[in-house]
Formats: sequence, C-alpha cells, structure tokens
Amino acid sequence: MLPDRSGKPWAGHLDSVVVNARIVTLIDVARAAGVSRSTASDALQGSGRVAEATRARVRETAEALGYRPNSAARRLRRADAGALGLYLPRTATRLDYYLDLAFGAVERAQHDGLDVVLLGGPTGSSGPVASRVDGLLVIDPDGSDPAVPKLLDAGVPVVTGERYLGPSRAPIGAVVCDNAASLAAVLDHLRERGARRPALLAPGGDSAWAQTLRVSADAWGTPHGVPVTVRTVPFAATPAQAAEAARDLLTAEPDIDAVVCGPDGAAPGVLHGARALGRTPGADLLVASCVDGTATRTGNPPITAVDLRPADYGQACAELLCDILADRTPPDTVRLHPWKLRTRASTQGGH
Amino acid sequence: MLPDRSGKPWAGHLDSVVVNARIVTLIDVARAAGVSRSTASDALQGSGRVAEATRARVRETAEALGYRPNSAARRLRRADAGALGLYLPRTATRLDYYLDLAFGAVERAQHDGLDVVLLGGPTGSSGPVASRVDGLLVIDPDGSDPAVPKLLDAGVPVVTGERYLGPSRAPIGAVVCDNAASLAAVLDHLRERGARRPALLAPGGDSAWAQTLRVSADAWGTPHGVPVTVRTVPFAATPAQAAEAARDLLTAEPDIDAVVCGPDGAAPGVLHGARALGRTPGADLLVASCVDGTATRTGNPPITAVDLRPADYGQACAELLCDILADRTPPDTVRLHPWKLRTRASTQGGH
DNA sequence: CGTCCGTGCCGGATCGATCCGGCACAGGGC
DNA sequence: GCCCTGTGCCGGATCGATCCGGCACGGACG
Repeated sequence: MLPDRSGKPWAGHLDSVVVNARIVTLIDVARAAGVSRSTASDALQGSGRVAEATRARVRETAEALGYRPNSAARRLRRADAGALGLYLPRTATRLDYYLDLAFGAVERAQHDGLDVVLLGGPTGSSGPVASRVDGLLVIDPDGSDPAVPKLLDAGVPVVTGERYLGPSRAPIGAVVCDNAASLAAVLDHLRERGARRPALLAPGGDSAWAQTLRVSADAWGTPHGVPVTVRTVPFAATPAQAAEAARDLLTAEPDIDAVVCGPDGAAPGVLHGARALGRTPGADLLVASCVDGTATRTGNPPITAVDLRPADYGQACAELLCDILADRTPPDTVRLHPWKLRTRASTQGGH
Repeated sequence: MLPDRSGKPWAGHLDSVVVNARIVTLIDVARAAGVSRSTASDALQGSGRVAEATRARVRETAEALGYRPNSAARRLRRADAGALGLYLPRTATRLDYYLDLAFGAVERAQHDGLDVVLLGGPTGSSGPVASRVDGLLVIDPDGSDPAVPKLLDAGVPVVTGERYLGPSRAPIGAVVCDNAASLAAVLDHLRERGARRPALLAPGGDSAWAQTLRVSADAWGTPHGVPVTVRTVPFAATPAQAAEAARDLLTAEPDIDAVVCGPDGAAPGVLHGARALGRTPGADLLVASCVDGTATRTGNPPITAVDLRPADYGQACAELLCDILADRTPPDTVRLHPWKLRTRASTQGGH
C-alpha cells in the first residue's frame, strides 16, 4: 500500500480550500510553469544555466502553488542529513546555561538551513546517529561519560564546547573559553576589593572546565604569594552540599575572606553556609562564581560572576561546525570564546 | 558531480580498518547474504513472508557488515520525517523546567525511534516545518505569540502542553495540568498552616497556565469566605520586579500573611521584598510558588511549591503525540498530568 | 555560406529503502 | 496424474529532488 499522502484532519488551511489536496512537488511546479523538472530545480536552486525570466516565472509559480521541497528526497540525493546533533551534559545544575546555549546553537544552525536534534542522555544511545545528522555538538564533554567516545566515533564531525580530555579520538574542532584567565580575573578582582585569603570551591568531575579551575588556582596563587585554598565539591553540587563545604572551609580556616565557587548553582549555598557562621557575604566575606546564571544574578546579595554568554557560545559552536562542514574552515580548528566579568554586590567589600 | 560518499577524516574506526570504505547499503547486505534486496528488506523489517532461517542469516550479515539503514531513503519512501518538533516559550524564566521537559520528551520520542528537533524562537520561522517533522510539541502556548498559530497551521499534528487559548485552529491533542486544583491545594495548605489573608502574585501573559491562576484565586476564595488579593506580575518577572510587587502588596495591605507566586523564579524576589519590610518568610509571612524549580528548592528558606514533574510532563506530551501519530489514540484526546505539592520550610508558620 | 561556440533547456539516471504483484516449487487431496 | 493451495523469494516500480551529458537554436566570424 502506498503511504497515505492525502488530506489528514490536521492538514493546513491551504488544503482545506482545495478538494482532494495533494502535496505539491517539483513536477507540479514544472508543469505549471511550462518547463521541465530539471529547469524548475535549477531555477529554484540558483544552479545551472537558466534565463532570468524563466527563473522568475518558476519562482512565482512555486510560490503560488505553495511548493515546499521534500527534505527527505533532497537529503537522499545530496547525501546529507540537514541537521546537527546537540549533546548536553545531563547534570542537575547549570540548566539555564545549557538551555540558552542550545537556543544559540539553533539560531546559528537555521542560518545554514540546518535543524538541531536534541540527543538523549547517556542512557539511550537511540541507535545510529550517523545518517541522521551531519555533525555533532558535544558540550562540556566529561572524560568519564561513556556516551562521549561513542559520539566522537559516530562517523560524523564533532565540535566540542570546551576541550575533550578523554582517551578517545579527538574532535574535529572546539570552541574553548580561557577558564584560567577568567578565574585569574575573579581572583584579581577579589584582591583589588581587599581579599587576602581567597578560597576556591572547585567543581569535581572530568570536564575540561572543572579540571582547569582546579589547576589554575595554584597557578594564580604562586606568583602573587597568596596560597589559594582549594576544596573540591561535586560538579552538580546541591546548595546543601555547597553550604556544608563552605562551613567546613570557613571553620577550618577562619581567616579566609573570599570564596569563589564553580557553577552558579552552588553560590546560594555558600551564602547560606557563611551566614550560618555569622559571616556577612559582600562585607566581611566576598563571594564570587565562575559561572553566571539565574542564581548569581538573583542572589541576595547578587553575586559577582563570570558571564560565559551561553547563547553566543552556542552560536559559536554551531558556527564552527557549519564552517567545517561547508569547508569554509579547515578541520582541527580551535576558536576562543570571550567571557566577561559581571561585578556585583557580593564582592563590594568595605566593612 | 556525485556527492562525496567516500572516506572522510572524521570517518569512524570501522572505516579506518578497511581501505576505500563505503557506506554499507541494503544491496551489499543482500548480496553478501545471497538474497535479493526485497528479501533483505523484509527480513530486517519483520514484514513480508521470509523463512526464519533466511531472516536470521540476513540479520547476521547486516550486523557483520555494520549495515545502517539510510534514514533519508527510508523517510522518502515511507513519507514520514522520523522526528518531532519541540517549541518552547522563549521566556527568561522557568528555564530548568523547560530543559527537564525537553529531555523527557526526547526520552519518550526515541522509544518510538523519533528524533526531537529543537525549534527556534519566534524570530526565525526557519522555513517550512512540515516535511521535516511528523508532529509538533508546543509547550505552554501563549495566545499572543505569533509563532504559535503558524505552528498549528503547519500541516502536521500538534500536541500542546497546557491548553491553547488563542484564536487559531485547535491542536490535535493536549496534555494539561489541573492548575485550578493545584492552586487550591496551595491555598488550602496555607490556610491549614494558619494563613488568613492570602495573596497571589499572578503571572501575566496569555498562556492557559497564567490565565487559570488568575481566575482560580477567586474561585477558591469565595466559598471559603476569604478574599484572595490578586496582583499581576509579568510572566517572566525578574526578581527585582517580584520584590517590588511584593513590597507594594504588603505595604498596601499589611495584614496579608501569605503570598503565592507564579513561576519559581519570582519566589526569591518575594522573599527579598518581604524582608525589606521587616517580615520573616516562613514565620509571619508564608510563601509558596505555583511552580517548583531550582529557585524554590534552593531558596532560603526552601519554598513550598507545586512540582509539575517536568520530565514526566515532557514524556507525556511526546507519548500522546506518538500515540496519535501511530493511531493508537484518536485525535482530540486530552490527557491530565498529575502534580504534587512539595511542602517546605517557607510555609512552616508557627510564630 | 559553413563552421564554431555559447546559451537555454531537457531527458534520463541516480540516491537507498520499501512495497506489491507474481513466479516457482512442494505437498496434499481427489 | 492433475489441480489447487500456500510458502518463500524476487523483480520492477516508486518516493521527489538533483545532476550530468547532451541537444537545439541563434549569432558571430572567417
């Protein structure tokens, strides 16, 4: 039996005015415009040799008939998928960051006529991804996530957001942030505001972002002659865990006068834990975060943070992948994404 | 020129061991198994009449050769798209809610072998969606969002999350929450905890959720003989706006002893605004939210809220759409999604 | 006037999987 | 021995857009 291509209850209004509505194909356009399929195709594509008058006529006919190219047919012929896959870490934190990033990627991808397919979590590999997407965006790949190597070996080009530090094949491109520099900027800012004994609640996990933060604290402290106390909390730390870590830290080393935490989600917990010990965030204890987000913007007090500009970041990742797919950029390109320090009341100091 | 289907630098490891690797098609499998294309197809599909021994042999050959069906070809022949579109409101709030929901939808869709395509915001319509997806999920459709009518008229079935109240064609299915009941449950809970003068910071906007909340406050208040003061704040209220609204409200009517706010993002603002007036959230002022989220879970104090269980909600939306597409469920089905009240310290009361 | 070349358009082949009608063969019933 | 039924497999057609080779026509030039 032929697949049902006729009218359905959900058919659009265009169909409801025409009896026995059918999908308009290129052949219909060609017939109506009095040309052949090839000419119609060339006219609409901009390819081939077509007289300007013919091209215009075909375009008008297509418009008038409501012609929509069948994407499956086009993809079959062109041997591409017309879509990018997007893999986000399935962590409980930084969610608004990832959603912003996703929409940024969608915006850039549709600029190149590509869809963005949201890939499932580590659980369901959901079958072969190769023939369904032209390339993959893998965001904040964690070295211990078993899904990442599979994606890197799926047979399509992969661009990562942040570097991939795992053992598998390297991605064909990456967009990275200079996390060492942004952490240094935060520590510089805290020093400027009077902090002498900063500490870092570093995120755990095997992502490049987390690893860089853990390593960079020392790299900043040594030349400044200021040891930075580093304590590791889970990547997706709950506020309760963050609060407990902050209490431990401030109890063990009471002269700590500034706390930098990793993801924005942990910041409210730090505020809470500090207050429980009688400290006043923003005054006798400066607080900052390495990631900006709802929690830092709306904190009480609002929390100084590094704005990674997630929507632009997502755009940049999609742009790099599109550029590589279209041969506008050579493989193995790495691009740098700029960040911005948002100074807020939590590092005001001055007590 | 033929599209390049040969080895590429990003080809997977399977290709790197074979010189001149090619994509394995059904014909290759058929030849290797000593049968015709049709038989190979039937054997792998489970359709047609095929001897069990043959079926097993074909399956093994396919596995051994690493055969992956070309999805474009399959979609062309079967006249389907193999994907669902997901349209999320591009609001600045409730982001984690929507991301959880999206992953829920992805999980359910891949159970039916479907991809989920993330649709862009109201700006870029990104061309015709009809031939790229088999159906659409439109979440929290706002009556004033111009993109929604376009999606409803795109020529594919649409399932909405929450009802669509706009003027356009109705969706073919919907998954709804009983928001009147959940608001009533919150108000009941507050009364039980001693509140006598509750107020609602209702969300603005034309979504069914927002409209229901605004209407339901009166519906609860009248039989209880307790007027519920309703003040409308923007749907995507910033904490600052929420704080200001709370201050206004509590200044104008100082005997208000409980505030219910709409989205979770507004709750911290309410806490802040109340404290600025010398009130103590959780003690002499109860606070609750109609949506659970990071902000309510991690608030200080943690805020009682209605958990809409977004991941399950996304699954339910995808499931309804899949069921309708597969004719397992008749069109125009509406399903009810259960919610749960999370009681937390912000409504402890007892001062 | 004959040849050459460039423009404009067209026909057929192609991508890969699916589906339907039909053929061949074996076995059973009369 | 003949017909009839049913199983197992196959060939061709099909989905719709794209792409390449090639044909026809008209102007230019020697």
